[in-house]
Amino acid sequence: MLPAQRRDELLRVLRTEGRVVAKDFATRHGLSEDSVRRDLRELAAAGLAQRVYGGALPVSPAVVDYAGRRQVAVENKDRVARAAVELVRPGCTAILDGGTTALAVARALPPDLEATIVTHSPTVAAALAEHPTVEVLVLGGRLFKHSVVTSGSITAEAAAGVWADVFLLGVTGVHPEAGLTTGDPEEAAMKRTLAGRAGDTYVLASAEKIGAASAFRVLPLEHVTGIVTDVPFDDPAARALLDVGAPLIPAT
Amino acid sequence: MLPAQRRDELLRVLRTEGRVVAKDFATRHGLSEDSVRRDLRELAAAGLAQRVYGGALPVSPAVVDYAGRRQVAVENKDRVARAAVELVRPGCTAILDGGTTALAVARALPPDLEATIVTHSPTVAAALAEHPTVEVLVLGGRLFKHSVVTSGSITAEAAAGVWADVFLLGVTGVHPEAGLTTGDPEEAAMKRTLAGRAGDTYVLASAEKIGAASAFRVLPLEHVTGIVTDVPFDDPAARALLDVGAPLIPAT
DNA sequence: CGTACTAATGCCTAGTCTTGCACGTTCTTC
DNA sequence: GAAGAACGTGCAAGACTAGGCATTAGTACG
Repeated sequence: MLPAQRRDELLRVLRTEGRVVAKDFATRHGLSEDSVRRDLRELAAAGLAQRVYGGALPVSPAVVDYAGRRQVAVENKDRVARAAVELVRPGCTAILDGGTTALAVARALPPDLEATIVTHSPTVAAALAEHPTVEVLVLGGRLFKHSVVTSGSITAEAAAGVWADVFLLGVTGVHPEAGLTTGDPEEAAMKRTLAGRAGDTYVLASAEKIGAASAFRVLPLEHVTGIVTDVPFDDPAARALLDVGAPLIPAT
Repeated sequence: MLPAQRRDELLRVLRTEGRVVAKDFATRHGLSEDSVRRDLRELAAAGLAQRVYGGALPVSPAVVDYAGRRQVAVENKDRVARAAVELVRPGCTAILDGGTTALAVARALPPDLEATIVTHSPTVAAALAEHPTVEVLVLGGRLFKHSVVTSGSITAEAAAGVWADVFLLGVTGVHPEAGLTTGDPEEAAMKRTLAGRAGDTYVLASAEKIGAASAFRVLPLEHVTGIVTDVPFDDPAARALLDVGAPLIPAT
């Protein structure tokens, strides 16, 4: 078996079975354990696998599985998060919304990024405490239990003292007619306030949000600078959005 | 099953089921209880799980039901926390400091307690999101990475608008001469500010803090209403404190 | 066709990681 | 307060690993 072929096979097994046991793989394919281990080492060095004692695991297997959400959606959110990280330029000030996608963005920020992040989410703030070079400003106020963010007049007042370059906004629906929506009126108002405190507003919308709509409008599509999403552009819902001029940004 | 995979699986179960019972997990996956226990120990050491008698719980109590939490082994901080919970009367307003002991208090609050909790710790705020009947006010401001609390002028300003019945204060040292101390001057100032916003100030001090002193004074002992601690009263350090009139409160 | 070169491989060794077991201790329960 | 379950620790056996080294296979070039 060719070396390259062997590595492809390793990656395939890794994807389909979620793991590779060096010894078993060698036995099953009539290879020496040495070769398999060498391959695994190289795949790990290339960032394509995670080397562990006894074999290898996919790069980020269950680790991304946050709070027991559906794995699929989580992977989507991760993809969106990785793309959204690019929007936070070094030296800039960004407002980060609450929610799992925004949390994923916080975690995905480069460890050496020097920037100022403003957030009304205690969870996001706690996650950002891990980033030594990021300056974090927490917007205080009444804690809104459902989505674990502060909101209301105190928070709005605190936000009034802030001007940011970008706002990364999480919503529950992005719809061609309804625009950006979320499930709670107070939450919607808070997000609207934050959008007013930044130059550019980018929406974080994993595929399942595209074409969906909730009860309360946050903003019309025209007020948005970009919508970061991992939905394929030939998806009907995506097409409908593109038709009304929504600025979709693909998350590879 | 690979060791690394086993740990991932443990974390996954922890997140989805809210707990892991060592014996069951071992039986279900055909593993020795020893390995499972060892893994749990390591996960706990890494801060990814909370070790309890019989198994483990998630670090954040998000999915843990109250019944499951009763099994939690009573460690020092928990003992102090359980005693401190009594200080938060129904209907009152309490300021909760940052730190692990304060976090333990937040988690130990009765699920049906109706009270208002003010905090400058995002971590504590996130934990309190689980308490439907507790009104939570987050003090915003610059995030102080080391101890994961907000502090500084913005936070002080937000605190100025608050008046609470009690302040539960965490420190790193309670010393007969030095008084209450902590390792950072800004942190000390913040705690002092908060103490000025409440009628009574209670200190949360697990045994190892008693008799210890750090570089920066928060308050002299005279300004304190009570010091909740699990140290035995016949301990020399405790005696020294009692001798200077410190109001020690025993945590059973 | 032969030579020189590189890549790939298998084997060996020293060292690390994991595991199951034994033992004494701690915690829970009745 | 006694029995039993769960615990942590120490230890030795075995599995796994990285790196070195010699051999082989494959390739480029004269």
